Amino acid sequence: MLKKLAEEQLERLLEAGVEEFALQGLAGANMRTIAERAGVSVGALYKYYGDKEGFFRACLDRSLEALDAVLAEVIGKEAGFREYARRIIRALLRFSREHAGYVRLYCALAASGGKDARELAREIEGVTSRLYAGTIAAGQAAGDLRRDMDPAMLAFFFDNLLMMLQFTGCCDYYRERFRLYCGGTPEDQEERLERELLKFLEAAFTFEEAGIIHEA
Amino acid sequence: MLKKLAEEQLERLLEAGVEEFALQGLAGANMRTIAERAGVSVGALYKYYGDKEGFFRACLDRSLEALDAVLAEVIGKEAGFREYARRIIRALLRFSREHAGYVRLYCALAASGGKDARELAREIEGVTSRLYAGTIAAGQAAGDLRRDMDPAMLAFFFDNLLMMLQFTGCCDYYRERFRLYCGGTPEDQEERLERELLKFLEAAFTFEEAGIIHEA
DNA sequence: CCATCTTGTGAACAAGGGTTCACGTCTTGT
DNA sequence: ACAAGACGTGAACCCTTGTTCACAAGATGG
Repeated sequence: MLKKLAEEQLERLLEAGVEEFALQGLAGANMRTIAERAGVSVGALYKYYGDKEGFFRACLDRSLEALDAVLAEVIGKEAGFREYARRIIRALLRFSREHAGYVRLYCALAASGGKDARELAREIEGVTSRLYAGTIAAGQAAGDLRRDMDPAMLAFFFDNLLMMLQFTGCCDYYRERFRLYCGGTPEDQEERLERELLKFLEAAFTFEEAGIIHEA
Repeated sequence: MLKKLAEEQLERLLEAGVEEFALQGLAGANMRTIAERAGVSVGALYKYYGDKEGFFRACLDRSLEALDAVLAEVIGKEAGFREYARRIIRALLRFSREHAGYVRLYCALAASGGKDARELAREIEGVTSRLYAGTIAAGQAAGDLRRDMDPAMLAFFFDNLLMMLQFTGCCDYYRERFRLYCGGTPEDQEERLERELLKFLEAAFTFEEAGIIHEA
């Protein structure tokens, strides 16, 4: 059996694929380049994944698994909003550091149009949207969070900031943009970024017309 | 002179180019399709713009001009932060409505990597970053805005939310995402979106440890 | 150790698309 | 109205790239 050898080369194929698709897009990615970078022949690549589309799907699935794994370690544990937000921010920062290629792929896909993009949105955001909206609604009920805003909207803005946080860590455009606004690279400023984002979020979430509800 | 005829067809070329590049990316865009959609021969397209790269650059410049025009009508007029934010949000919502193709192109470019993306970031965000940071610092000095946060970071998060606002209006993935979080389309919910975002921003910007600074 | 089967290889094939250029058509100047 | 020039046209060229397949190399079973 050559399977033993192929096992780790399949890893490398997916890794190379994620990087290539993220950098060049689905149309721009080159199957020969991917195979070469993984040290595998194009023939083998096609044997395992059928065609470009199928291989792309495999790369995507791999990325989604990694994201799920990160989210899984955050959800479940009960905590106040502030602690909860801090955990998510930390987890996403780590994800950006360890799986930059996945985030770049995610960013590229979100930018592409068509029905595929919409389906992808349902697949990825469906989970988090319910998760966030539920947690926020609970926080409102408990009196930790402001009640004068729609929990759906709060969740939406929350995720907006988190998406941008991810892109900021991994994608060239967003990294340069961070440098323009704040100076330095996102890596070097990770602590500052986490601290200030938390302050920003706390204010946005606990403010109320009548006064501040400072959490327990 | 055929120039008279070509003049309005050049418009259509750029328009078609923006749409195609935004939808398919630089690599995926098809020059034949663009020419056809504009009712012009490929030959003419190449006569005017040299090659794909040059034509792409022209499409991009056209988009940037449109963005500058929108920003120009917002800056200059002095106003408190709340009024200022409202103006920008309104302007960007209108921009999204009228120039969806430009926003999609912008989104696609931001997702692409490499040196081009970094240069683009400096070109686009350089202006707004100074603009926002300056306005916010002034607001802090005047006592309208919280002083316990770095104005650069405040400006950064502000722009993060505005970028996402734009994408939400124009790009398939982000539109679907909005639907998941909030229900309905961004167009139908424009008022709600504007109102809630303003509330969110106001809280995030005017909160302070010691209490709320309610603007004059 | 040989026959057979499984799996990997990369040259070759075919389609797609960026780019060119010989030609036709329209404008201009006289 | 005609010659000269400018401009638009789109078929053809050629390179890139997704995909296949005849062959080679290694594994398996006896």
